Amino acid sequence: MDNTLIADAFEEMAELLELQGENPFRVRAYRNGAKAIRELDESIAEIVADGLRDLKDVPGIGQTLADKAKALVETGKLPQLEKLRSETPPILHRLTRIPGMGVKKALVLHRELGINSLDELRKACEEHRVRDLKGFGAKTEASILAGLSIAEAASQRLRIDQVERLEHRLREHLSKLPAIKRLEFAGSYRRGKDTIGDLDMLVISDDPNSVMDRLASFGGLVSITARGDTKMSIRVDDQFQVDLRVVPAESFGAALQYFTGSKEHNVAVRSLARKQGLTLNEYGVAKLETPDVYIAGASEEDVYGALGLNWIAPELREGRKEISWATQAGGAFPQIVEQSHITCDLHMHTHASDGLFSIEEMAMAARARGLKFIAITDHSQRVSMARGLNPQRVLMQWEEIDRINAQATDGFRILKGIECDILESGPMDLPDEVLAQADWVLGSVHYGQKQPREQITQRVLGALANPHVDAIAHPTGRLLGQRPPYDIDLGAVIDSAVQHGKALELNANPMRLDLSELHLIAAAGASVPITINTDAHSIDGMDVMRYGIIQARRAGLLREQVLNTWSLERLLKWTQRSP
DNA sequence: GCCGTTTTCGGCCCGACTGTTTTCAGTCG
Repeated sequence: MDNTLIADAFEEMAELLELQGENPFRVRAYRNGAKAIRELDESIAEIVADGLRDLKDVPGIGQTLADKAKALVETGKLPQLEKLRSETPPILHRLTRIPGMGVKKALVLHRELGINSLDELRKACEEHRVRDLKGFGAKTEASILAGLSIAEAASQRLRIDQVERLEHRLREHLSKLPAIKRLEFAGSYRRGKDTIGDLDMLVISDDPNSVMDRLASFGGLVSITARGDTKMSIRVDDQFQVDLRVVPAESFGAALQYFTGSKEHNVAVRSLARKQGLTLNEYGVAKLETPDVYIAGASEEDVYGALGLNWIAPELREGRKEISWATQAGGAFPQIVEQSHITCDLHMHTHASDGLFSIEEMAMAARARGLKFIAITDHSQRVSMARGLNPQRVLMQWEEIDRINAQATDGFRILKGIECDILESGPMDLPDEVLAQADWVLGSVHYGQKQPREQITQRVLGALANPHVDAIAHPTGRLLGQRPPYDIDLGAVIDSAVQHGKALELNANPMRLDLSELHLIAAAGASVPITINTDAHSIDGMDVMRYGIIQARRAGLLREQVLNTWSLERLLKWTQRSP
């Protein structure tokens, strides 16, 4: 039983308890426990098996959760969870997904009107049976009807690159209003999540009304769902929600901190404030005895500083280890990887396979982006649709690379690479004697993605055991919003990468961003080097590196752990794998 | 349900907005 399964069970307990209207703090305890276990870098099963260790030593796990985790490890079952499942009508969860509908209202609808499906709810609204319930009214009834349509039309979360385009449109529209002194985007978008549920905007202005009027005239606006003195919510194309908050300059840092989140980070920061006799809200930091007198708030640095913390990069604000990192005396914050550390891009295609440009054109583009070296990694022959290279063509390409390198006068180096398929039956798509001549070999699964877990895992383990393979590209194959990851045992892949001294890729393409953040945490915890690559098929394709960096930062990857920050000499030495 | 450099009991982050209410509950972030 791995940690994920235990965490999932606790998460579901939290969800079901919440739907039963349980004490919110009890719900949160299960949620915190789930998060603690999901992000723990050692195995719960091993701690249970070790007679000298105690699960209660894991922060967030007390006696009850320790017992339940132990039961899960030893029996694979959690009777309380099964009981809760049987007691909780599935409709409650669906009802709470309607905007404006929480657990309390959902429970009333189910208990008083016997609502068991969204169709029944629509009918009840249309027959005006909802407005007579206590706490409901005609407006609530109408907003539920509207919410039902939104829930049906709402697209799922947007990818970070899609939200980036929306940001640019909003910026363009709002920047024309002089009353706006400053505009920042916050929320999970600023934290750099791979997908985003809604977009938060923060504005400094003395004239909130004119800002809201301006937003109301945004071309992509579909509806205004709320508008108060300082806050406004709209929906844009595909019912995606955008929230606006207008604040005075002296509160901007506190508001930005608050609206950047995450919720877990904010809870942790505010708890810390309480322990120091302080209180923090979106207007600033104040002493508990004089809550109206703010001692910090204009900048995020001031806010964190008032609590004795270093400023924390938004990508790290997930309620993991960032608070303890920021508490370290003397500013000993670990050096998280950043774009300026990147020396190379080790996954890209040319027009020899399915890319659009030549080797030289890709190399020039990489130079222009400040890189010191790249690897050309076209597809191997199995990927016939992309005109994958057979042994003869790949050897010719490598001769060409040798010629280009020989002519280079600026020290820029092109590595002879290949994105070699791991065939459905297991072996690599090119013979060992060919792979042996490469500087850099990526192993990739493109076919047989629906194979059972055991089979697909064994294919990748086989590739990692091949002495010529250096890294596994996009190790789970997911395409965000389009294709789920293959069913692969990433834990086994990570163990094998450790055993054979191999790397795993974080593919920077915003469609992929694979490894996921939690997989990255697990891999880095096991000391597997991560290689962040663009998988560029064109010159513009190289610009996606930043998404990969953001995701790596979210996982707290240090400069050292990212192979693309290394020098050419160090990388080549590493690929030799000599002791 | 968790947790303790005030506490082993009684807290647990905090505020805006809406709608249904005449002072507040529910929802959201």
